Amino acid sequence: VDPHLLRTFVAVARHGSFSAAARALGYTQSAVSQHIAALEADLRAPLLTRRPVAPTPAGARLLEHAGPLLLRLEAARADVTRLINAPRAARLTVGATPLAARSAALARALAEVRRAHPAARVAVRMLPRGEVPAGVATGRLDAGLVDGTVAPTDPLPLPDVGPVATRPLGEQPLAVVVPRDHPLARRPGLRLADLADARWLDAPEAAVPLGRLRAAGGAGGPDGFRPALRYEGTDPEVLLALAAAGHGLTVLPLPFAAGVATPLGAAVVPLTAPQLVHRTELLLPAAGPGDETGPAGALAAVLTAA
Amino acid sequence: VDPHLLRTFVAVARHGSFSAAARALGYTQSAVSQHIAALEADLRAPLLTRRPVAPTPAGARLLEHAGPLLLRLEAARADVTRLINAPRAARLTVGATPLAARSAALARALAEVRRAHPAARVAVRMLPRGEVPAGVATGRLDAGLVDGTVAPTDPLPLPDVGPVATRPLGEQPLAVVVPRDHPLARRPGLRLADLADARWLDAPEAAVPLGRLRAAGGAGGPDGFRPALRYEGTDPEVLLALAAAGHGLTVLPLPFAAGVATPLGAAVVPLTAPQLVHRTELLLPAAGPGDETGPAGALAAVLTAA
DNA sequence: CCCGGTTACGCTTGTCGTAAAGATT
DNA sequence: AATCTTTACGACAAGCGTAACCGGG
Repeated sequence: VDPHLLRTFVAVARHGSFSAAARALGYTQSAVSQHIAALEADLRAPLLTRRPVAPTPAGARLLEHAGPLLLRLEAARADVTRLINAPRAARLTVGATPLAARSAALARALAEVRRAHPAARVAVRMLPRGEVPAGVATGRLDAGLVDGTVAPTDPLPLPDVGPVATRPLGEQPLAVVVPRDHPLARRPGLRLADLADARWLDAPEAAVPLGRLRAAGGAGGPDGFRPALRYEGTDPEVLLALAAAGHGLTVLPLPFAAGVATPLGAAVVPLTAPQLVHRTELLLPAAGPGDETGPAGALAAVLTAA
Repeated sequence: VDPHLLRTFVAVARHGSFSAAARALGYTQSAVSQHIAALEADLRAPLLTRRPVAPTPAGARLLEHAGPLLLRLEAARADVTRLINAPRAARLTVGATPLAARSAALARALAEVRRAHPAARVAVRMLPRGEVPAGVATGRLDAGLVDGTVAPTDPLPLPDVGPVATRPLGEQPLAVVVPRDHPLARRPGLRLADLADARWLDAPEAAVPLGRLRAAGGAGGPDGFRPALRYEGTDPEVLLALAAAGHGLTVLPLPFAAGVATPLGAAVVPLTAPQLVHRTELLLPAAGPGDETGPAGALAAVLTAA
């Protein structure tokens, strides 16, 4: 399982074609063909069907491994390189998940950084949850903000792409968003277990994923929290509008939901049990001790102080 | 960052010698030297000091990446191979952490498996927590039992070494173990926040790690839950004896602690807040759907039914 | 017959082992 | 001086590209 072969394998699978992958990688079709043949010989199994080019079951399984594997490889390389050329250019790129990017702390911290480092090129990049840790580990981001729903005592479950430092930035209570005229809208609070039979908005990128609710909801078993409509976007306001229109329930951080719910015709009911919080965490490349210099260090210092 | 080079790099770092690593890997010293030189040229940084042979800071950082990286590689290989040669030999090797191995469910399930598959070689291997997921992913284990302390709603945080399936097996309340004559021994229950200033047993392999308590304890900040004595073993009974002798407090699953505390002179006080549970989970290689055949499938079926 | 993947073959490059040289205690 | 790492060099294999060869629409 030579990483080079793996790289061309994923390229072929992505492009659905040997020749396209070859172009993308700067190889000849022949080389790509040889790579795939070598992989298949190594694992003693066909990984792709030709004509049309598509992964076999074994190939699909290998693909699941390939992504994280290549990511970790890149992260290792980037991490050591970063340790060597310690003082980097005066630029700061921060990645953030949609909800985390709305954090007031981030805006304040960025202002502080720009004041302290006027020459620094500061950029904020909005990314899906999975890509923020990857970006920080591979050095494409200097820092990341991720949010997630967990019990108050537990750390955010992040895909481990290598040694990264995390610092909690803040926790917010959660709320269920329902249409204004919904029978539950007037309740003072709701328990997740009572909502297992409702129809939900499935929005893994914009809100708390249904699987998470199912795991936390207790009652309802594996059949609870059925999705009614799937929203694949990342904008929580769109999601809230969908909830207001009656397409299903959703769970969002209470302060955010309360801020925009009323004009959209939605009601916001605090989630009282089980006790879950929406936490935002700062992700930094795990640097040596005392590496609090430059824009990234300043950002960390400001955010942590808040 | 060729995995082969990485492999010899970790071997050299482990053995503290080029020649010893060469012997262990079946290479000549010369080849090992060339490997290290190639790695250092690739990353443009010295990774090892020679004479004595020890990792430089950059090398140490690379070592942190190397282990998980090589593990994932092996896991990918093993996982695809397992998918190819689906029906494996009639043997079942189960790995378990010390506390999980004591689970009555495991003993019962093993009895069931041995009845249903009398010819199968069944083995149980006690392993430190970190090695069970690795063993399952790399195919050295057919199944694993891990335990950990989390909030009731959250999954166990496991190092992700690839796609593995987890199933919760059972949850137990936690208890603080104190000497019988300790002032807290007569309390009906204890809150973690009240215990931040006490002295604790630091036993990451045998009990709930102190870092976990610190994160969950809220009060006390980063200075709470100071370790008084470190126990690096894995036997929870030894730990309980240490707690009884007044070397420090510790947190263990209540049913286990209650079972052995009294004869050892310890008192067991339920932990009432924050709400944490000790959960045991079954780990299985993420197989295709309907792969419930053979001893491993039987074990999973029995354990899950319980 | 055309498009796309495979196979054959030669060349370059990389990798390992042997052996001599260099460095450090 | 002894031990351990590095360097030099030759043999061999691996990897890529060119080009010829299939196999399906």
